[in-house]
Amino acid sequence: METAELEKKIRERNGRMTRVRKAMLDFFGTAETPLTATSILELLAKRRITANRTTIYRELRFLEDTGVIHEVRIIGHGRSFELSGGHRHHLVCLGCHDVKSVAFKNHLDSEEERLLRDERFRVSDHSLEFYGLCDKCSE
Amino acid sequence: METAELEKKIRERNGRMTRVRKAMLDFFGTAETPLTATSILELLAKRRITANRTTIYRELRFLEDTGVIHEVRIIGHGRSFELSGGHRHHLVCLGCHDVKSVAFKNHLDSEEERLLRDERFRVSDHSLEFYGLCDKCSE
DNA sequence: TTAATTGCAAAAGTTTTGCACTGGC
DNA sequence: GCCAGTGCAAAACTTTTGCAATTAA
Repeated sequence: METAELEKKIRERNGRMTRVRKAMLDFFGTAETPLTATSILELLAKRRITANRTTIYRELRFLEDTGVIHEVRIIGHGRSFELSGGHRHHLVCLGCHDVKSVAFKNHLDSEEERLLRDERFRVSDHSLEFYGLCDKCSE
Repeated sequence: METAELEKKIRERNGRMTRVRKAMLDFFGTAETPLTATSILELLAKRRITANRTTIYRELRFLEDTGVIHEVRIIGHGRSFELSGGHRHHLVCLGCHDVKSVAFKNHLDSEEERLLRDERFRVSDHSLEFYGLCDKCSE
Protein backbone atom coordinates (compact mmCIF):
# COMPACT_ATOMS: atom_id res chain seq x y z
CA MET A 1 0.00 0.00 0.00
CA GLU A 2 1.21 3.51 -0.80
CA THR A 3 1.93 5.96 1.98
CA ALA A 4 -0.65 8.33 0.49
CA GLU A 5 -3.25 5.58 0.42
CA LEU A 6 -2.53 4.70 4.05
CA GLU A 7 -2.93 8.31 5.13
CA LYS A 8 -6.19 8.53 3.24
CA LYS A 9 -7.58 5.47 5.03
CA ILE A 10 -6.58 6.96 8.35
CA ARG A 11 -8.11 10.36 7.58
CA GLU A 12 -11.36 8.63 6.67
CA ARG A 13 -11.46 7.29 10.20
CA ASN A 14 -10.81 10.77 11.62
CA GLY A 15 -7.33 9.61 12.48
CA ARG A 16 -4.57 12.12 13.09
CA MET A 17 -0.94 11.76 12.10
CA THR A 18 0.73 11.51 15.46
CA ARG A 19 4.33 10.86 16.31
CA VAL A 20 3.75 7.23 17.31
CA ARG A 21 1.37 6.44 14.44
CA LYS A 22 3.78 7.85 11.89
CA ALA A 23 6.65 5.82 13.29
CA MET A 24 4.56 2.65 13.38
CA LEU A 25 3.45 3.08 9.77
CA ASP A 26 7.09 3.50 8.87
CA PHE A 27 8.05 0.33 10.74
CA PHE A 28 5.30 -1.70 9.08
CA GLY A 29 6.21 -0.25 5.70
CA THR A 30 9.81 -1.37 5.89
CA ALA A 31 9.73 -4.51 8.05
CA GLU A 32 10.33 -7.81 6.31
CA THR A 33 8.85 -9.65 9.25
CA PRO A 34 5.62 -9.30 11.24
CA LEU A 35 5.87 -7.02 14.28
CA THR A 36 4.67 -7.59 17.85
CA ALA A 37 3.77 -4.94 20.41
CA THR A 38 7.08 -5.63 22.12
CA SER A 39 9.18 -5.41 18.98
CA ILE A 40 7.49 -2.11 18.11
CA LEU A 41 8.41 -0.74 21.52
CA GLU A 42 12.01 -1.75 20.88
CA LEU A 43 12.03 -0.07 17.47
CA LEU A 44 10.60 3.09 19.01
CA ALA A 45 13.26 3.05 21.72
CA LYS A 46 15.99 2.91 19.05
CA ARG A 47 14.58 6.11 17.59
CA ARG A 48 14.46 7.69 21.03
CA ILE A 49 10.68 7.86 20.85
CA THR A 50 9.01 7.15 24.17
CA ALA A 51 5.57 5.60 24.12
CA ASN A 52 3.48 3.67 26.55
CA ARG A 53 2.77 0.01 25.90
CA THR A 54 -0.95 0.73 26.16
CA THR A 55 -0.68 3.19 23.31
CA ILE A 56 0.90 0.55 21.10
CA TYR A 57 -1.92 -1.91 21.75
CA ARG A 58 -4.53 0.75 21.06
CA GLU A 59 -2.73 1.77 17.90
CA LEU A 60 -2.48 -1.81 16.69
CA ARG A 61 -6.21 -2.21 17.14
CA PHE A 62 -6.89 1.07 15.34
CA LEU A 63 -4.70 0.15 12.39
CA GLU A 64 -6.28 -3.29 12.22
CA ASP A 65 -9.82 -1.87 12.32
CA THR A 66 -8.82 0.59 9.63
CA GLY A 67 -7.62 -2.26 7.44
CA VAL A 68 -4.05 -1.01 7.30
CA ILE A 69 -2.56 -4.04 9.03
CA HIS A 70 -3.70 -7.57 9.76
CA GLU A 71 -2.86 -10.08 12.42
CA VAL A 72 -0.41 -12.93 11.92
CA ARG A 73 -0.10 -16.00 14.11
CA ILE A 74 3.08 -18.02 14.10
CA ILE A 75 4.05 -20.92 16.33
CA GLY A 76 6.65 -19.92 18.88
CA HIS A 77 6.03 -16.20 18.42
CA GLY A 78 3.76 -13.68 20.07
CA ARG A 79 0.75 -12.13 18.39
CA SER A 80 2.08 -10.09 15.50
CA PHE A 81 0.90 -7.86 12.67
CA GLU A 82 1.97 -6.87 9.19
CA LEU A 83 0.87 -4.48 6.45
CA SER A 84 -2.23 -5.65 4.60
CA GLY A 85 -2.20 -6.51 0.92
CA GLY A 86 -0.19 -9.13 -0.87
CA HIS A 87 1.68 -10.94 1.85
CA ARG A 88 0.18 -13.55 4.18
CA HIS A 89 2.83 -16.19 3.61
CA HIS A 90 5.75 -16.70 5.93
CA LEU A 91 8.99 -18.62 6.18
CA VAL A 92 9.60 -19.45 9.83
CA CYS A 93 13.11 -20.64 10.66
CA LEU A 94 13.16 -23.17 13.48
CA GLY A 95 16.85 -22.49 13.98
CA CYS A 96 17.19 -18.72 14.46
CA HIS A 97 13.44 -18.15 14.83
CA ASP A 98 13.45 -15.45 12.20
CA VAL A 99 10.27 -14.93 10.23
CA LYS A 100 10.35 -13.68 6.67
CA SER A 101 7.26 -12.48 4.87
CA VAL A 102 7.13 -13.56 1.25
CA ALA A 103 4.67 -12.39 -1.37
CA PHE A 104 3.76 -14.93 -4.01
CA LYS A 105 0.76 -16.13 -5.88
CA ASN A 106 -0.27 -19.62 -5.08
CA HIS A 107 -2.68 -22.08 -6.49
CA LEU A 108 -5.15 -22.41 -3.67
CA ASP A 109 -8.10 -21.14 -5.71
CA SER A 110 -9.14 -24.64 -6.74
CA GLU A 111 -8.77 -25.74 -3.13
CA GLU A 112 -11.04 -22.94 -1.98
CA GLU A 113 -13.59 -23.90 -4.58
CA ARG A 114 -13.47 -27.47 -3.37
CA LEU A 115 -14.07 -26.35 0.22
CA LEU A 116 -17.13 -24.41 -0.89
CA ARG A 117 -18.43 -27.47 -2.72
CA ASP A 118 -17.57 -30.21 -0.24
CA GLU A 119 -17.66 -28.40 3.09
CA ARG A 120 -19.98 -25.55 2.19
CA PHE A 121 -17.32 -23.26 3.61
CA ARG A 122 -17.06 -19.85 1.95
CA VAL A 123 -13.36 -18.89 2.07
CA SER A 124 -12.62 -15.17 2.20
CA ASP A 125 -8.96 -15.34 3.12
CA HIS A 126 -6.22 -17.74 4.08
CA SER A 127 -2.84 -17.80 5.74
CA LEU A 128 0.04 -20.09 4.95
CA GLU A 129 3.20 -20.60 6.99
CA PHE A 130 6.22 -22.70 6.12
CA TYR A 131 8.38 -23.99 8.97
CA GLY A 132 11.92 -25.18 8.38
CA LEU A 133 15.51 -23.95 8.19
CA CYS A 134 16.74 -20.79 6.52
CA ASP A 135 19.91 -20.63 4.45
CA LYS A 136 22.13 -19.66 7.39
CA CYS A 137 20.73 -22.30 9.73
CA SER A 138 21.02 -25.16 7.21
CA GLU A 139 24.78 -25.34 8.10
CA MET B 1 -2.53 -42.08 15.57
CA GLU B 2 -3.71 -45.26 17.29
CA THR B 3 -4.25 -45.30 21.05
CA ALA B 4 -1.69 -48.10 21.37
CA GLU B 5 0.85 -46.09 19.42
CA LEU B 6 0.25 -43.07 21.60
CA GLU B 7 0.77 -45.09 24.77
CA LYS B 8 3.97 -46.52 23.37
CA LYS B 9 5.36 -43.05 22.66
CA ILE B 10 4.50 -42.01 26.20
CA ARG B 11 6.06 -45.12 27.76
CA GLU B 12 9.25 -44.42 25.83
CA ARG B 13 9.45 -41.12 27.65
CA ASN B 14 8.92 -42.82 31.02
CA GLY B 15 5.44 -41.36 31.04
CA ARG B 16 2.74 -42.86 33.24
CA MET B 17 -0.92 -43.17 32.40
CA THR B 18 -2.48 -40.77 34.85
CA ARG B 19 -6.05 -39.67 35.21
CA VAL B 20 -5.50 -36.30 33.59
CA ARG B 21 -3.25 -37.59 30.82
CA LYS B 22 -5.71 -40.30 29.90
CA ALA B 23 -8.57 -37.81 29.72
CA MET B 24 -6.53 -35.36 27.64
CA LEU B 25 -5.53 -38.05 25.14
CA ASP B 26 -9.18 -38.92 24.86
CA PHE B 27 -10.13 -35.28 24.25
CA PHE B 28 -7.49 -34.85 21.58
CA GLY B 29 -8.48 -38.13 19.99
CA THR B 30 -12.09 -37.14 19.51
CA ALA B 31 -11.98 -33.34 19.11
CA GLU B 32 -12.69 -31.95 15.66
CA THR B 33 -11.14 -28.66 16.65
CA PRO B 34 -7.85 -27.66 18.27
CA LEU B 35 -7.97 -27.42 22.07
CA THR B 36 -6.67 -24.67 24.36
CA ALA B 37 -5.64 -25.04 28.00
CA THR B 38 -8.89 -23.37 28.97
CA SER B 39 -11.10 -25.56 26.79
CA ILE B 40 -9.39 -28.65 28.22
CA LEU B 41 -10.16 -27.46 31.74
CA GLU B 42 -13.80 -27.08 30.73
CA LEU B 43 -13.90 -30.57 29.22
CA LEU B 44 -12.38 -31.98 32.42
CA ALA B 45 -14.94 -30.17 34.53
CA LYS B 46 -17.76 -31.78 32.52
CA ARG B 47 -16.34 -35.17 33.45
CA ARG B 48 -16.08 -34.13 37.07
CA ILE B 49 -12.31 -34.41 36.91
CA THR B 50 -10.56 -31.72 38.90
CA ALA B 51 -7.15 -30.62 37.74
CA ASN B 52 -5.01 -27.58 38.26
CA ARG B 53 -4.38 -25.24 35.35
CA THR B 54 -0.64 -25.64 35.88
CA THR B 55 -0.96 -29.37 35.33
CA ILE B 56 -2.65 -28.77 31.98
CA TYR B 57 0.15 -26.52 30.78
CA ARG B 58 2.77 -29.02 31.90
CA GLU B 59 0.89 -31.84 30.22
CA LEU B 60 0.54 -29.90 26.99
CA ARG B 61 4.27 -29.35 26.94
CA PHE B 62 4.94 -33.02 27.68
CA LEU B 63 2.64 -34.22 24.92
CA GLU B 64 4.17 -31.73 22.50
CA ASP B 65 7.74 -32.78 23.38
CA THR B 66 6.68 -36.39 22.96
CA GLY B 67 5.36 -35.65 19.49
CA VAL B 68 1.80 -36.64 20.33
CA ILE B 69 0.34 -33.19 19.73
CA HIS B 70 1.45 -30.06 17.95
CA GLU B 71 0.66 -26.41 18.37
CA VAL B 72 -1.85 -24.53 16.21
CA ARG B 73 -2.12 -20.77 15.91
CA ILE B 74 -5.31 -19.22 14.69
CA ILE B 75 -6.23 -15.55 14.51
CA GLY B 76 -8.74 -14.61 17.19
CA HIS B 77 -8.10 -17.74 19.25
CA GLY B 78 -5.75 -18.60 22.07
CA ARG B 79 -2.77 -20.93 21.69
CA SER B 80 -4.18 -24.34 20.86
CA PHE B 81 -3.07 -27.89 20.13
CA GLU B 82 -4.23 -30.91 18.17
CA LEU B 83 -3.19 -34.50 17.60
CA SER B 84 -0.16 -34.85 15.31
CA GLY B 85 -0.31 -36.58 11.97
CA GLY B 86 -2.47 -35.76 8.98
CA HIS B 87 -4.25 -32.59 9.93
CA ARG B 88 -2.69 -29.13 9.99
CA HIS B 89 -5.37 -27.44 7.90
CA HIS B 90 -8.22 -25.50 9.42
CA LEU B 91 -11.46 -23.84 8.46
CA VAL B 92 -11.97 -20.84 10.72
CA CYS B 93 -15.47 -19.34 10.69
CA LEU B 94 -15.45 -15.59 11.19
CA GLY B 95 -19.14 -15.74 12.13
CA CYS B 96 -19.42 -18.31 14.93
CA HIS B 97 -15.65 -18.52 15.51
CA ASP B 98 -15.71 -22.29 15.24
CA VAL B 99 -12.59 -23.99 13.98
CA LYS B 100 -12.77 -27.25 12.09
CA SER B 101 -9.72 -29.37 11.41
CA VAL B 102 -9.72 -30.90 7.95
CA ALA B 103 -7.34 -33.52 6.61
CA PHE B 104 -6.55 -33.29 2.94
CA LYS B 105 -3.62 -33.64 0.65
CA ASN B 106 -2.60 -30.49 -1.01
CA HIS B 107 -0.25 -29.57 -3.77
CA LEU B 108 2.30 -27.49 -1.94
CA ASP B 109 5.20 -29.81 -2.76
CA SER B 110 6.16 -27.81 -5.83
CA GLU B 111 5.90 -24.64 -3.78
CA GLU B 112 8.24 -26.06 -1.16
CA GLU B 113 10.71 -27.05 -3.87
CA ARG B 114 10.57 -23.54 -5.24
CA LEU B 115 11.31 -22.07 -1.80
CA LEU B 116 14.36 -24.30 -1.48
CA ARG B 117 15.56 -23.16 -4.90
CA ASP B 118 14.76 -19.46 -4.76
CA GLU B 119 14.94 -18.69 -1.06
CA ARG B 120 17.28 -21.46 0.05
CA PHE B 121 14.69 -22.26 2.68
CA ARG B 122 14.43 -25.92 3.63
CA VAL B 123 10.74 -26.53 4.47
CA SER B 124 10.04 -29.29 6.98
CA ASP B 125 6.42 -28.52 7.69
CA HIS B 126 3.68 -26.05 6.97
CA SER B 127 0.35 -24.89 8.29
CA LEU B 128 -2.58 -23.63 6.30
CA GLU B 129 -5.67 -21.88 7.62
CA PHE B 130 -8.74 -20.81 5.69
CA TYR B 131 -10.83 -17.95 7.09
CA GLY B 132 -14.40 -17.39 5.98
CA LEU B 133 -17.98 -18.41 6.73
CA CYS B 134 -19.22 -21.87 7.55
CA ASP B 135 -22.46 -23.30 6.17
CA LYS B 136 -24.57 -22.10 9.10
CA CYS B 137 -23.15 -18.60 9.13
CA SER B 138 -23.56 -18.06 5.36
CA GLU B 139 -27.27 -17.32 6.02
C1' DT C 1 -11.74 24.76 20.43
C1' DT C 2 -12.64 19.84 20.64
C1' DA C 3 -12.30 15.29 19.74
C1' DA C 4 -8.49 12.08 19.06
C1' DT C 5 -4.55 10.44 21.41
C1' DT C 6 -1.78 9.46 25.34
C1' DG C 7 0.00 8.05 30.00
C1' DC C 8 -0.71 5.94 34.20
C1' DA C 9 -2.64 2.76 37.35
C1' DA C 10 -5.08 -1.14 37.84
C1' DA C 11 -7.29 -5.30 36.41
C1' DA C 12 -7.82 -9.44 33.72
C1' DG C 13 -5.91 -13.23 31.24
C1' DT C 14 -2.16 -16.46 30.04
C1' DT C 15 1.89 -19.13 30.96
C1' DT C 16 5.89 -20.42 33.80
C1' DT C 17 8.49 -21.67 38.06
C1' DG C 18 9.73 -23.44 42.74
C1' DC C 19 8.70 -26.48 46.19
C1' DA C 20 6.55 -29.80 48.89
C1' DC C 21 3.30 -33.59 48.55
C1' DT C 22 1.03 -37.54 46.11
C1' DG C 23 0.54 -41.56 43.42
C1' DG C 24 1.71 -44.90 39.35
C1' DC C 25 4.29 -48.85 38.58
C1' DG D 1 10.45 -47.11 47.25
C1' DC D 2 11.48 -44.23 43.40
C1' DC D 3 10.54 -40.75 40.50
C1' DA D 4 6.84 -38.91 37.50
C1' DG D 5 2.99 -36.16 38.21
C1' DT D 6 0.33 -32.77 40.92
C1' DG D 7 -1.42 -28.68 43.57
C1' DC D 8 -0.60 -24.30 45.33
C1' DA D 9 1.36 -19.84 45.60
C1' DA D 10 3.79 -16.59 43.35
C1' DA D 11 5.95 -14.44 39.51
C1' DA D 12 6.40 -13.07 34.68
C1' DC D 13 4.07 -11.75 30.58
C1' DT D 14 0.50 -10.03 27.63
C1' DT D 15 -3.53 -7.39 26.78
C1' DT D 16 -7.45 -4.49 28.17
C1' DT D 17 -9.98 -0.71 30.64
C1' DG D 18 -11.10 3.71 33.06
C1' DC D 19 -9.98 8.23 33.70
C1' DA D 20 -7.62 12.47 33.59
C1' DA D 21 -4.26 15.17 30.90
C1' DT D 22 -2.39 16.36 26.37
C1' DT D 23 -2.26 17.57 21.52
C1' DA D 24 -3.20 17.55 16.35
C1' DA D 25 -6.12 19.89 13.26
